[in-house]
Amino acid sequence: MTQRQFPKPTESELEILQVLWQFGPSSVRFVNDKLNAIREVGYTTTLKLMQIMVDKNLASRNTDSRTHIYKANVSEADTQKRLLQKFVDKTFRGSAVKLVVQALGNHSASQEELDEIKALIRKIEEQND
Amino acid sequence: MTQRQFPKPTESELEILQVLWQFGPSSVRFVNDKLNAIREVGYTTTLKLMQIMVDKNLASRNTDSRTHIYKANVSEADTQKRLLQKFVDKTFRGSAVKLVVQALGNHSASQEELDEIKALIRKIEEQND
DNA sequence: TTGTATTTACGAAAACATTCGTATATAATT
DNA sequence: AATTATATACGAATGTTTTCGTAAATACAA
Repeated sequence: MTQRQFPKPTESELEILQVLWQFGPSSVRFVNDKLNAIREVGYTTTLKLMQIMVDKNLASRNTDSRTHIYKANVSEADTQKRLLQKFVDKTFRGSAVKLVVQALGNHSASQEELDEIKALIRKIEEQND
Repeated sequence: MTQRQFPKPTESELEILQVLWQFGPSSVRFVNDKLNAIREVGYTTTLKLMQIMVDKNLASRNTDSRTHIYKANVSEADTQKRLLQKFVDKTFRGSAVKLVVQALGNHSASQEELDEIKALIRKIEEQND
């Protein structure tokens, strides 16, 4: 059930999706404030981007009150999956394992996280039998 | 020793870097042929991009002979590391483990690859002690 | 009511990335 | 030497993404 009806979000659109995923349906003001906690963005810039996202069907909005409330139309997991696929292809020539090795090597993982990965590997190995 | 003097390559530039990494210093003709094995690109388009890459210091070239030979100025591993860092931040809100889980879940890994990852995890666990 | 603040709508500029046509130079072929 | 093939240089067109100014509408406050 891959979502091919949704285009790939641009970088800025992804930033906005992160806010919508993390905090749920939000106003432009709220999203813009969150973005500005990280980097400076003008209010109308954020507004415009969110309107474009509605055009593209990446988001939808409730216009009942004057302050429109936007929500993501794409799920975080599905989007991550799609972007990851492309990223692996472009950057690691399709080798997901090379990416995993890089990721584990660079970032310090806690024991709990390592355990999580080990459990996942066991599960995959069972399936392979 | 992170390479901050090099800008982030664009998608097209990354495609070219892949060729230079995989086959070593190459002519525009060679790179263009490799790209065309995947998708149609005009010769002068590739030429222009490679000239831009020299401008940006992503590559350099030997102009001794008429056919210039280009080589990457950035290493594959360093570039992958930098792009991965950014990708994890933008797409997985910094959680490398979430990315690893997604990557292992989506792509089928062979037993050898799983063993490689397990070995890496053991190494990390040793360091953690 | 009158002014002030906040919001959306819209278009266009600015910034960035990609593509390619054309001119010119150099090498190879006949 | 003349023709053909191949290379670089360069600018400009095209496409995409991001940014923002301005106007109009709506709510709020004095």
